[in-house]
Amino acid sequence: VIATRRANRGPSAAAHNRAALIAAARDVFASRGFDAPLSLIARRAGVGQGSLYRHFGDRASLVLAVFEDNISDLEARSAEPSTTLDDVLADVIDQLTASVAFIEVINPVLGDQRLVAMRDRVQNMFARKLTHTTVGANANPEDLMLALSMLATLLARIEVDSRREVAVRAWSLLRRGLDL
Amino acid sequence: VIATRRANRGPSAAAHNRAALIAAARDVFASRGFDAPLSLIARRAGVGQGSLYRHFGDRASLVLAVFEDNISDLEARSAEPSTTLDDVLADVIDQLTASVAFIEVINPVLGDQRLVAMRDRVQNMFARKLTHTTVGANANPEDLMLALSMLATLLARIEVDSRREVAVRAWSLLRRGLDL
Amino acid sequence: VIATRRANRGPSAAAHNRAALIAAARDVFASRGFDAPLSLIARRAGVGQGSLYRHFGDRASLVLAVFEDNISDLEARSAEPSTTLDDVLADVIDQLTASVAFIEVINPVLGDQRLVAMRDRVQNMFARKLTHTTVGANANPEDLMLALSMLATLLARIEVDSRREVAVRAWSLLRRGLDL
Amino acid sequence: VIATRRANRGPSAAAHNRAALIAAARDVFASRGFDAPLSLIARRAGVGQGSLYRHFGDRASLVLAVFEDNISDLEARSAEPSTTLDDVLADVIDQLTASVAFIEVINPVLGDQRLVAMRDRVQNMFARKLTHTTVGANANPEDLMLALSMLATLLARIEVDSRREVAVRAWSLLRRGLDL
DNA sequence: TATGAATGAGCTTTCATTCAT
DNA sequence: CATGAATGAAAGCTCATTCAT
Repeated sequence: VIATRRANRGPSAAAHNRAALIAAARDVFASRGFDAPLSLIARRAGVGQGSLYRHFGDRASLVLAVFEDNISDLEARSAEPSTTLDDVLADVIDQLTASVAFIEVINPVLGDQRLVAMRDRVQNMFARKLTHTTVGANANPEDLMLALSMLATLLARIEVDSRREVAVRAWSLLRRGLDL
Repeated sequence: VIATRRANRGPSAAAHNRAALIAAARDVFASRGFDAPLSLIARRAGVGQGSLYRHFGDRASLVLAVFEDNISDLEARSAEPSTTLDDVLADVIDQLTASVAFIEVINPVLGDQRLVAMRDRVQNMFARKLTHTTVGANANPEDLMLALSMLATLLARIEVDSRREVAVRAWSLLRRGLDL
Repeated sequence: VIATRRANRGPSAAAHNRAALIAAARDVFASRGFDAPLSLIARRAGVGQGSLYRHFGDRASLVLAVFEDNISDLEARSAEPSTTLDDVLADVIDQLTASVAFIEVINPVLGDQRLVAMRDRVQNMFARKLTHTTVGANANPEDLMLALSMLATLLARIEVDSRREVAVRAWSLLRRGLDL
Repeated sequence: VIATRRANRGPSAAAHNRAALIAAARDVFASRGFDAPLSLIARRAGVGQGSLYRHFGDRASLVLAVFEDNISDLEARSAEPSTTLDDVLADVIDQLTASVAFIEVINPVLGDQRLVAMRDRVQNMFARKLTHTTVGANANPEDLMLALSMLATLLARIEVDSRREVAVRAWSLLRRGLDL
């Protein structure tokens, strides 16, 4: 059995590899969830196992890299006065629907501090928006995150194809409960 | 040195083994979740791995057997006129809190038809109860199951110790959303 | 690539496998030392990786199994009145020369309590023998074990072929130092 | 986002890099032992892996470079008439205690000829000193090296914290055996 | 029919060594 | 010449599933 060894494309491949890893991770996390095998991600990215570990020392680093941009975009959009709370929620729910691993950002289960920090960014974003919005007396950012956690864990359980539809139905229920 | 092998107690042991497996599975699913190793269940039951497979060809059959009794009890209690919808819900939520594997009954993800049928029994139970209860206009059994699914998936994600507390908080939110 | 899967020889192979694993471990530990890859031992024994782990849950269990008989023999022989301290020492040095992993028994570095207990058996064996032997004032079991540790670690470092010769030379030096 | 790559400082950096590698190797060998990852040494030195390989084609070359200075110092001090054999021994034992990798000099196990040559320098140093010292009839440089080898291998096996203490105890035993 | 051992695939992680730039 | 990323071969460990007895 002669397996042709992949050519060492040299350091210039670094940026490309990193991007490929993030792209692959995005796909794999989206479809298979946060616990997907890292080896699959490396394989999909067409990159050696070792390179994955070089770029991302652990699973959390990879999730972080995958979602960092999304979170920043979210914050930027949320900061604009014309953006309503509902707009922001819609964005977050889009994320949840697109990638079930996003749950790890909403409700981190690993102890990782960076993920917790990211979660806090999201919660704070909601907190700020809530102060500028007329909502029911019960509305608060903690319950909002709780509701999103439930939505996320549910979506993670079901087929990709039905996620959007279920998300709409579930969110309308949660929305009512949140007193928004 | 050869460890003495447990005696083959023959066919007469079948019923006993089956019961032991169910009991063990109940424990193991409760503590280690639905994905617990089957080998652990067999070991806990004091039964060979092969016997587990003979009695329960797959994981779903085991879940089914584990919860069959619980569902029957639930139905019986729900059928009594003195039992309110809230009583039934409290029972179900207790199940969810006690064993996160119960999610497979509320929201089956394995393709297994028997689990789907069981899910339908639960939903029908709620449907019957709802017709005899004064609730908001939006209340319906489908959303009720959806809400319980979300609660269940959330509970499955968190530490055992905090489940009860989170269940209370989350259910109060969901309840409001359900228009009960 | 079609790798013929090894036939499942069934439970009757258990005793044989266990013996094969111990034999393989004895060889591999002897030549490559205590840190030898367990996968190599499984391969040499012609046994699946999982079987190795079933029989011996960790490295220490394997070492223990490998040396248990040797230690018992040692003790038995030492208990006979006609056996001199020098006889016992010669036996132990033979072990050290034959298998460099024996160091883990003389001077356990893993925390494993069973190995520590085995070490104690050896030391006690020497302690008993020393009380019945006329030796110099400085002779004591602790230093004896220390000396054997040094001998063992040295032997572990050198080629198999020269072990016997070096053992003789080193022991004569240590012997003088021990005041025997 | 591309991490800025350290500038290639060109050939003029060669000497500096070499020195940094030796210093790093000294530290790393001392703390993590002779088998420490080379990548760690390069990182500590702030130097590329490739440069490490350019300067030191293999592990032996690195050990050689690390201890070259120490050996020279040792020889110089030993050559002074006022230095006793015990002084030299104390120096060597200090080395062994400080860096367990020094064993590769006392008792080279890699085939490397340069290490063997270095070993011979140490042995010759002792030989010369022995001729000017009044010692027991059995004292000879070969056994001296053997004793030091044993001490070194033992120290390499134990916790850093207990090395000094064990070294004292073991050396007193060996010293007696050496007839010094 | 029960038993429990056997099997190996699959995942994680670490490092020595190579090589494009 | 330096750089540091790329590569994949180990090695450890776990479990679902099969199968001889």
